[in-house]
Amino acid sequence: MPTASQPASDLPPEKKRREIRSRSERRQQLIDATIRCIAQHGLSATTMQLVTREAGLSLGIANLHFQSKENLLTETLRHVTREYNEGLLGILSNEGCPTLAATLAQLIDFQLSRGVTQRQKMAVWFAYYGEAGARPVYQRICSSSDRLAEKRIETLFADVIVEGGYSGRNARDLATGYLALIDGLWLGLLVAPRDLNKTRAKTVAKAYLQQAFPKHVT
Amino acid sequence: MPTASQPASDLPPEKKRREIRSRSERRQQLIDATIRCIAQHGLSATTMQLVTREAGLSLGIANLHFQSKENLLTETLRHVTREYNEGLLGILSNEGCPTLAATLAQLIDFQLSRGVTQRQKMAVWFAYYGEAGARPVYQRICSSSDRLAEKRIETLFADVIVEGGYSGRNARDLATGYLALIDGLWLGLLVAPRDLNKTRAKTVAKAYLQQAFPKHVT
DNA sequence: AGTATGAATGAACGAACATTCATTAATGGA
DNA sequence: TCCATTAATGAATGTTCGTTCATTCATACT
Repeated sequence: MPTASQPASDLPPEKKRREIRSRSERRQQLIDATIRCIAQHGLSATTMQLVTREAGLSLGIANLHFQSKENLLTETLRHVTREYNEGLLGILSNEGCPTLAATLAQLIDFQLSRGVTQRQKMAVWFAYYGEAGARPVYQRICSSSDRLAEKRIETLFADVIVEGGYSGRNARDLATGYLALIDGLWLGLLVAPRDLNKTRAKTVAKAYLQQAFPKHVT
Repeated sequence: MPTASQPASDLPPEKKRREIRSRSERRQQLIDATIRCIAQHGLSATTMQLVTREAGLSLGIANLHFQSKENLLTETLRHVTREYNEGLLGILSNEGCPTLAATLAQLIDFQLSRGVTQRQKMAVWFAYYGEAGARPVYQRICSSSDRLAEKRIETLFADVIVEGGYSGRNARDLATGYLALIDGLWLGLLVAPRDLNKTRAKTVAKAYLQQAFPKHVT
């Protein structure tokens, strides 16, 4: 399949038609292209040339809307992080979820189901995590919203513990463990897709919650 | 502590004394420097200049011993991977471990205890994981030894299940979950060291094993 | 229709990069 | 002691990158 930007014919330079769009539209377009580039080529091979070509735009446009590459990268991470966390918090605010058990099921489903899109997002996450040790900016973007999600899940687990009358369980440790487990499973899906697929990852995650809350997970 | 390569005084060019070492010695020296650079500056900011300066050597030496930067990077990943897996397999071969319970305890200790050194290694792991989606070479280096370790842990868990007479447990899923949990905890230690320290990580990991094998973990 | 506005373009630029290789000097054998 | 060998050096090279900005042109307003 040829790349969209490559003209099928060869010789004619074929002047590109210039299209004018709003600022927010272009920003989104560039962020989406950045995500695809990082997923496909890795963070270190993601150049402005590659991103703008992927977006079907010219080289200068990224600096017009994002000032610098650094800024485009942080905004991309911010976007992916926000999108994920909004989805997560949507579930954890348990509207439309009659029971705690249903919320738990939805949680796993959300974190381990979505299709190809989510795989691209995973690649982005870990690309930035890899640099996070050296770049405090990336740490801050991730950890601020992560902390909120962890608190919410801790609250959910605490509710489940009360409802189920489970003893000897620590909601905070279980929440930390659950989120670490999900991160680890994502990593497995990304690095060793041959050994771990989404179905099995879901089974493993379910087993964790079932050990912790046997009455709430089937 | 000043870097070895930085002369304390300023003006005199101070010709560097040339020291000749064996090939393996130089290779190790360069790999160690690469690890420190990746941990401190990230993979994308790790240049040959930086690595060779960190090693206290000249610019050309890396290409003499590793042919290319690419090769130095893969050899570095291979080294870290091998070192970790040898330590892990040493424990899993359960020599000097009288009981299965003791082996489990040693396992957690090994994976979550070591000091600063291990933190540098963690940074290296995740730096490469971040690029693994785009670089099959990295995937292969990691996953081949990972698979072996997972098999061994599965066997250990199976033994524990038999010994404890635990029912309704799947050794394979528990092994996958345990390793994912450890990966996730490492990620947490790296990205959010404020929220997660080694002591708590160990508590969380222990809680996982305790849920699974209550008689074997205290 | 004519004009003003600023979004979009891409050639050009300098900085930074990996890699090369002529040169230097340490080592071990004659 | 002298020489052959080869590890080590670092200035030089060619390439690639992010960024700039003069120019072009789609759009909205008069």
